[in-house]
Amino acid sequence: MASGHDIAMALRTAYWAMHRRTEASFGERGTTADQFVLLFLLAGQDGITQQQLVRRASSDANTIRAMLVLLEKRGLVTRERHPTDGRARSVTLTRKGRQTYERLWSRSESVRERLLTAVEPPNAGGLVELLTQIVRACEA
Amino acid sequence: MASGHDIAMALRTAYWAMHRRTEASFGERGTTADQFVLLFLLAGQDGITQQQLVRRASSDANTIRAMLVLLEKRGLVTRERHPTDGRARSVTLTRKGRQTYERLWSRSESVRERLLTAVEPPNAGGLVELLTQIVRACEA
DNA sequence: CGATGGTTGTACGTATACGTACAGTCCGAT
DNA sequence: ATCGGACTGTACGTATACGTACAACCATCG
Repeated sequence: MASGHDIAMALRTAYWAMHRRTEASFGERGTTADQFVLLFLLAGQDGITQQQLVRRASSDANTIRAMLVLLEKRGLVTRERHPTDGRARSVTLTRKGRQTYERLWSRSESVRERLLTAVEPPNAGGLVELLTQIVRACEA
Repeated sequence: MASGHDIAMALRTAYWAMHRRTEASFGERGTTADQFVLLFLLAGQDGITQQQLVRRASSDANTIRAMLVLLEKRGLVTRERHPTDGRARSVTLTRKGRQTYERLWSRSESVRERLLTAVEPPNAGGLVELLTQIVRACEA
């Protein structure tokens, strides 16, 4: 019978296995799997604030800032003052950033396929649901 | 319908939610959730080599070494030359290390309960199985 | 033997996660 | 009108993940 500890260790192992496989799929060293998550979020909505990225990436304001600074240095994103809220910054993908995102999305397609076939597509919905329940339970 | 990308994001979010909740459960700042994994493995088997810890913690030799150095500085583990293999090091929990481990295990009990009840116990085995499949698929 | 290749651990650098402290800005209450 | 609290982002420090390079040691083969 699986215990809470078994779930914890399995979750940890699976996350890092996926993370390593994702970075390996990129082939190039420039962009990390975590940066890719930001590029994905930015590709879905331009002009988003750093705070929104923090929430959507389930990360931390300091971490997000540090990552954006690095991405900005490489010319993949711009961080401009927010038009109405003087405190906030509005983050946007540059053309180069979007190209990088699209290349990495394409290269990591095999990882998403691995994930899906590993769980057998009919189970995918159930797995996502269970993981979501875990998030709710941990944040409550 | 859940896609490979949905699985990836759910897995990432769930892992970090659990990680944060675990550190929060410890209450004290001294020991991290990742160090706790090492203490758990050492509590199960004394005199283990660093390489074995690398495999069982699904981590990296450099990371494990750095963590053990910190734990050794705090007097929680000892790292002695392996009796038969001159290359290896034999890592053992000190009495203080075992006490720390037991205290943290007790404090994190609520996290394991959260995980178990979040997925409803009958689903726990299936979840662990799916996560294990993901590991296999990513490492293949 | 001696050479070779694999294993264990070390050293150093970069990126991420996150805690604490702080400056600038916004907004509601008095 | 301005005061005070809340919010956004910044600065700095520590721990972890991991890549590359390297030293020490072991095992095997010729």
